[in-house]
Amino acid sequence: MDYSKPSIIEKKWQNLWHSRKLFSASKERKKKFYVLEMFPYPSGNIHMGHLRNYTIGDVIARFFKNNQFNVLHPMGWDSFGMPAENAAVENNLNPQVWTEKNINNMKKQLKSIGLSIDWEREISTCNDKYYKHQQKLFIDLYNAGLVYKKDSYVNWDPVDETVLANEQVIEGKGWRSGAIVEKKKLSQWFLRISKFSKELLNELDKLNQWPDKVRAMQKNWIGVSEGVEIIFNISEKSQKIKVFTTRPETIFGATFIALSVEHEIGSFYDNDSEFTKFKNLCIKDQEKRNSDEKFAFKTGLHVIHPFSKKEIPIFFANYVLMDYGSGAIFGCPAHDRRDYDFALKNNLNIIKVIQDTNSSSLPYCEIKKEDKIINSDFLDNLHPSEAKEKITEVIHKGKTGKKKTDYRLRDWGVSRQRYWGCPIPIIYTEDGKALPVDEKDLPVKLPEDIDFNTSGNPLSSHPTWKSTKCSKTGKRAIRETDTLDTFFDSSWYFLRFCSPVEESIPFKEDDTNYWMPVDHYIGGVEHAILHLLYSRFFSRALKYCNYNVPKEPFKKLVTQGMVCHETFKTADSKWINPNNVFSEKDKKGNINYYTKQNGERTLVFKGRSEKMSKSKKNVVDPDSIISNYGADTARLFMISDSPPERDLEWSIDGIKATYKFLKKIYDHLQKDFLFITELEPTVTSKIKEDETETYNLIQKTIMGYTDDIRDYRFNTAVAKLREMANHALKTKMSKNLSDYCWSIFLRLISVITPHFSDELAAKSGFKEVLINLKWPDLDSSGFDEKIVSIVLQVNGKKKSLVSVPLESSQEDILEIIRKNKNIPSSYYNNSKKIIFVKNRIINFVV
RNA sequence: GCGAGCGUGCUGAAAUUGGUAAACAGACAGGACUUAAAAUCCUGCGGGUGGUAACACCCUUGUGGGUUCAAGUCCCACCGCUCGCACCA
Repeated sequence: MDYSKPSIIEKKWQNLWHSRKLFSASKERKKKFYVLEMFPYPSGNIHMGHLRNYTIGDVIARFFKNNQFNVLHPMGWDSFGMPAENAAVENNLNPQVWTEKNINNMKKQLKSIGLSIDWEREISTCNDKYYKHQQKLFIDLYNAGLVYKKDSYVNWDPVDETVLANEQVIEGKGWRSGAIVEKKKLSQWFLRISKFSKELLNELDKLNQWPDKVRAMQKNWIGVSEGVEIIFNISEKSQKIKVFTTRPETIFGATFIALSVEHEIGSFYDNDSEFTKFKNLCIKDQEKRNSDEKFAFKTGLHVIHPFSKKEIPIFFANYVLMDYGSGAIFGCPAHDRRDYDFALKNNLNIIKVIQDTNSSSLPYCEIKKEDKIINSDFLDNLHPSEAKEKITEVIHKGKTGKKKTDYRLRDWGVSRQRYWGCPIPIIYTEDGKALPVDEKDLPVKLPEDIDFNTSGNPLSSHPTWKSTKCSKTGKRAIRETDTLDTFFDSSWYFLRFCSPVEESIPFKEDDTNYWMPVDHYIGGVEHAILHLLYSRFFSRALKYCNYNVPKEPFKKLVTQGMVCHETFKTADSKWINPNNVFSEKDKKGNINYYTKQNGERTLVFKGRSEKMSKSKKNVVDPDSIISNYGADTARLFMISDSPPERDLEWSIDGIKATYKFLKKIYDHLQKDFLFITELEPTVTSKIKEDETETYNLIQKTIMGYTDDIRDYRFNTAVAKLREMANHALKTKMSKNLSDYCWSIFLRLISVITPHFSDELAAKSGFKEVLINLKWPDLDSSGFDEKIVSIVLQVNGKKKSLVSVPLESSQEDILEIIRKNKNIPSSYYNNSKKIIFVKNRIINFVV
């Protein structure tokens, strides 16, 4: 069979691997290796991003398997979520049916890539065999005090009567109804992620195999600030106001107090229609967040400054957020941009307390070395940083406040008013008490007969599902109709893969002890915060509930870049599919692009390369590439063009060239070949002696390729392999050497092009599939007596190359140089100094 | 505004700890084969100067400085691009 229809060959091998269960994993004495790619949402079809993601993971999985690790490489489906429900509404399809159909199709597509996946461990989060355990975990978290219910503002669509996610609010309107979205206060379930803020932040340092970028993003997200909480007494009332600040040294510059409209002091104004109006205005304003305008509501109340003892006014202000600090600030307009704007607008006092040397204009928000505190009583003349220390101490001693560390990270709201999600296992008794569902009653299953034509959450509109009984009292009770955020589903799925069919418990300690943590985790950088932070939290939370799991679930993280493709637009800014664009050179040699519309030529313009997306009309379907060129071509191209973490530029020319490369080698090896699986030592020593150069090149390639693959430098790994292949194709070799060389080639490249390699290996006498073979041994003995060419420099500039035995000393090399008549003596005769680096350079400074 | 990253041929890119810049590819150009095209194979491919030539020499990693025998790599300043966060007190 020739290589014109690779997909036929590929199908054959996929079936064979599958029937021999080559990828099924079980606990063994061998060292384990758990490689995982982020599991997909079953949207219907895989896209290029998936292809790239899973190819990267598969290369690593196969590489470690060849290197004698016990590899776990599972796959599953993140199968709850909105698109299924939208499909239900739009096309009148049952979400379950829609999802299953998509899973079947995508599974078929994934199989056609030839991934080394243990499909016996497949899980799907919308399956009650999965979410039954998830409900148990929820209850564990609940009992441990890590779950609570509180009122919170959500995006509310008043027409559809449903909560919308932020991304479903387009220009302030509901994406489906077009109604203006309101902020509505709803009672919602929360996970106490903030309990772990400090740990989650500090232990980022331990994740030394994560990209710095992701760690930095998480650090910013958790957002620590060290400061002081100061207590102010209200003159007119008995209440106190707590204020958090990171700049306590500016306390003497405080000229007002600003509160969030949600602050408890607001309860004094519940019956004040002006205040209600103002509050709504602020909430609207915070929805949009597109202006810096400052609004004020004067309370008429005052606080007493703890040091100057002067009265300062209290305001409500739109720019103070309730969920950071204590929802109250002291305004220091001289040294804070926002307070300054607010003070100007409301004609408030501005007191400068930091003297900067350049006497620049206010607000002055920096801290420079030369700065001094002024107008601040006992802090005068101190440097701001000294003043900060002193005032913190004074506040602490005087009991007017305390040192405090605040985090930006907020608790995780997990309630969704949706049908297609995991039901929250809670019931409400008649007196309104929330109780967890009894474990023996799990799973709380979703009802199948559901009507999507009602407004609001279909689950709560269901006629009977809600009503249940309390298992303890037997009295009537109502089920929670909120379902869980799908990020909850993905926060522990990697644990379930360790015990995928276990019925009684979520996962077995034996299994997780052996397989966890995930050694390499591969996915898109878009999950840098949410999914990865939630998973890190979840592991800690489970540990807190006495599950024996590691705190950090992912040892090494690899974030792959996007798959990009060229884009074209017409003069009136319509996107045009690159497939429909033709190019032409004009007389000046410029390239013009045009497309054909209604038989007429229309000029189009090349834009920059962008992430493949339907809206930009630049997507390429992996299925068509695989069926035309083969999975191996697609895999090799995906791997070899750019390093994994960088964006990949899709190019059909690249695909064609990759296919050509494989075909060339396929045809070459087809002609005349008989491989040897293992070289006899006598044969090895003979080719080593007779054909040293090629033999050593092969060894060098094994070494370089192995290191490169291990470190995810796939592009340079492939370059090294191509160098060896090009050399082999144009060099006359003995039969033994040629067999050896190509057998090494096939085995090395098999992690990238497994079908191609197995096909050729089988044809030439390999008895075993390559995945079951040991990675090729390296014979570096030949490197020892090698001649190296070192660089001869004069004043650091390269002049020529000199061949010398490896490890030659400076004296030996000088001797060689002097004898060489092609090297002018002017290079070294007047040298003042010689810099010598063994095996690298010799540099004469003249 | 804060944080992070990046800038190398026409393009994707490569370059251990500072030590031969452009490996390996793509596009393009020329040639061979062919009636022709495709496929395949060969050659060239950062810029400049000198030479008929083989070749020699000089310049070149966003810009400008610096450290060093030696800088794509380290340091300082600037310009440009990308990403994340953002009224976070």
